[in-house]
Amino acid sequence: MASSGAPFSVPARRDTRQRRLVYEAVARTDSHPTAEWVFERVRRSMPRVSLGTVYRNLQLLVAAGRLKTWTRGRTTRYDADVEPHDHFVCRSCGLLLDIGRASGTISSERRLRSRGYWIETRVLDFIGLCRNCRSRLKDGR
Amino acid sequence: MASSGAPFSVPARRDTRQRRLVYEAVARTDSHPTAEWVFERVRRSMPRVSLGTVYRNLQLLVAAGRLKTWTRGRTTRYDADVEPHDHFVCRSCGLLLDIGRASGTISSERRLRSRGYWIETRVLDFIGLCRNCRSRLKDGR
DNA sequence: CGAAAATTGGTAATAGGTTTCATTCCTGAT
DNA sequence: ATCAGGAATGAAACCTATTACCAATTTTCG
Repeated sequence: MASSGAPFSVPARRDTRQRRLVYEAVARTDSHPTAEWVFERVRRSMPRVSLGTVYRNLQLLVAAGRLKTWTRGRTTRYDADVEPHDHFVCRSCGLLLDIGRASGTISSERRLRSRGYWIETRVLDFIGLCRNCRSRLKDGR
Repeated sequence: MASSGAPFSVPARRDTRQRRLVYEAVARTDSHPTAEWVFERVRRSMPRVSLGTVYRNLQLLVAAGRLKTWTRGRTTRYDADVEPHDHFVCRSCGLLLDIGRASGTISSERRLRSRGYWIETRVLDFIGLCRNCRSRLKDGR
């Protein structure tokens, strides 16, 4: 699994305030924010920061193994928890909940491996309704 | 399971040549094509078709339950197999392989349910290298 | 057939993200 | 502490995938 040790090809990393703020914005929430959200958050302590800088740093932090992305449809969200884990997604409010990666191998994984496929990671998302949305939608909306 | 029977909110569907061609383009391949690919394909038998029409029809066919989308990063791909199934994705060549949905429940699913979450579907993708890319990359590229 | 409504092609507009470039900022060596 | 050189930044232009708009065509159905 890609660690944070910088490989050769990666350009030297400098320690800038905007980079630190971008990382912290993601790390200090469990909401798996979007780039836009991070931008607004960083702006609070650094009003002249540019959106491009936020995107560049998110990208760099992902390449450095300090952040992970999660993407569905047109939205990309960022996560400072880089350990492998699965998700529950509420299709109504967009809640993205981390769930531990419990059992080891899924049967189909074993089958793929035996057929010669090399598996590096998996993405497992459960999609449905969170408790709030479930009860909210049960009544008259 | 969402069938092709049109619900109330969906506007009446007419049977147009372009709609048929869009569906067939997706149904006659197992490559999970992109909208652009479908456009090029439909164009062969209908050179004046517009990209917008292709997008609209893909959207309509998805809403009607006749197609499914699969999305990762910035690419959306379409699939005429609407039964639930999982995928293997080659991170090198982009191969998207259908794999049957084998065993029933994954342990974390049971746990989520018991905590009050309502699960409607799941997305399970294994990501790695297909046989070709694996052996190709093993040598000197 | 003929009218009403869905659909289309062509094109403009968006959303989300990336690139460019002149300027500013870090860092490691002095 | 200073300084040179490469990174990183802000601002704005640019891209790509997708959607919206609208006048002109098709379908459908009585």
